[in-house]
Amino acid sequence: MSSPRSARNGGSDGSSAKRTPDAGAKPAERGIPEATVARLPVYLRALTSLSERSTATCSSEELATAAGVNSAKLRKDLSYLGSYGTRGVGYDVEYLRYQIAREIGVTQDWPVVIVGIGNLGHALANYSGFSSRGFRIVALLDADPARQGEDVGGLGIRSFDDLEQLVEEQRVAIGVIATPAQAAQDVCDRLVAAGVTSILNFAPQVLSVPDGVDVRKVDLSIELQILAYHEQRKSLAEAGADLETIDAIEKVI
Amino acid sequence: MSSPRSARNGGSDGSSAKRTPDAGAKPAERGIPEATVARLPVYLRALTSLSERSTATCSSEELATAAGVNSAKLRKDLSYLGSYGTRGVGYDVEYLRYQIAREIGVTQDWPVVIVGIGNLGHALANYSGFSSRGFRIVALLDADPARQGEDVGGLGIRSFDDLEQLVEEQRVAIGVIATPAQAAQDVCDRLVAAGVTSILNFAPQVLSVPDGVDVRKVDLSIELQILAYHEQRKSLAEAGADLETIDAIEKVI
DNA sequence: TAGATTGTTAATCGATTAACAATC
DNA sequence: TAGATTGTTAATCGATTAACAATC
Repeated sequence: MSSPRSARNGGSDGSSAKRTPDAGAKPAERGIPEATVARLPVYLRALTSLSERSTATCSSEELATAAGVNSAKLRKDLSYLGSYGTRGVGYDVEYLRYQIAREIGVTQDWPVVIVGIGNLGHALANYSGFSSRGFRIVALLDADPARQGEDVGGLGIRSFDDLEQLVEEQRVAIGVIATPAQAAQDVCDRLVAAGVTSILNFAPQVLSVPDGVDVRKVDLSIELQILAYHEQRKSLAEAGADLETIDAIEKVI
Repeated sequence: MSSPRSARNGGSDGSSAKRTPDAGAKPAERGIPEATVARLPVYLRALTSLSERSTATCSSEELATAAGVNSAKLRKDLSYLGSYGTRGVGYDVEYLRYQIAREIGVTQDWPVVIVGIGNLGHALANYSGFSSRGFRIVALLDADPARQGEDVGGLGIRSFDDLEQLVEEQRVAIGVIATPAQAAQDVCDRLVAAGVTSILNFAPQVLSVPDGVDVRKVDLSIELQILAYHEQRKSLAEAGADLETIDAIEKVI
């Protein structure tokens, strides 16, 4: 019973990257920790930003600050990739940027389909950050015939029935679901059947997928609820109240 | 130097909820683990869904399946809130739903402002999931005068300069940033200065905030890059290749 | 009572962090 | 060489999980 949230996240590989003791500069490694994988794109963005400001070199401290983490964590993370820095000097921005991009897999271009072109789908289709970061939207699909044909960000909305052909012809591996919750599992099943093996899900719906398919979810109202939890704590604390007492009282009401 | 990603996430409270041994039914506790807090909204949604299907009672196994986690984790998570189940029977759906909603803080209504009404801001403003889950959008703000006055989902877009007055009058604690990256830190600073203490950031920009302010970020291209990393692994594995060899070769190129 | 299911324990696993030896 | 900074170690902390005693 693999967690539908992410088959691959759930069944983490383990094996904390034992480095071969001989390889002087670039030891091969397997299984970068999930927490590290999730931060690599943040480092990549920080390096791109440094690069745009024509910074040739940076220390782990500088890069860590730009990425919003502490430097120990940054160095530990980078150590899973190899030894790309120079002691006493720091990191070459361009070189490290390329190495991280290669490790993530965004030196190549990933074709992506977006399913469900409502308000959110429109926003996603118009998002410029895709193309600059290794992704290319190859199609916008919607089940509603009334929407089909409409042009969004230079692409025409097509029928969801074009999915299978598209996935095969364009070798699409990544699908984005921006449909209403009720439609999400069906769409997901079709995507998986067509050969898509990575799904980014914006629908407020738990998806179940077979092993080997990765799902990540982005859920607006969950994020807000997490903030609300902490916010509630803050208000209570600010009121100078004994949290445990208030909580105990509320529970009885 | 607190992590800008989330002051409160970063400096986790610790103290793993020691329960008072006497309290028979509803022991007070402090410091629900962050990982648990992040799952409570998922359980809440699953319970709402069960409730809508008129299910009166459910076991931890059923609820766990609906939420996409395993039942051991679910029971452990719920144990931080109290003892709301009945051994041999399961959980009362309505009762548990209320308890979780109360714990998260969404039995009250949280006023929210959205700043930056571009494509994404439009989508957020039209998102119906807010109101049904304890949040109420009280204002849409944009710095561009050309956008001001436009009606989006029943609310007029107002000037960003209205922020301070709004926050005070409506007691806004939560702000959503949907501006371009370059504007995000300035907007964030204004929000914080105005009194907002929780921020949901959609801009691809690391925000720095003072202690006591929570930031959560939603980053589309980061999510896609995480999927790409795993996808790359899958393609290589499918090719039947020795991953370590390929990686070693690529690194030399 | 017998069967079912919770709440809790304890073992394990993964992530974070500070400190520092290695080395430029 | 002296100063700076990386890459790694080891300790600590937090999260997950299976198993089972408690108890309905």
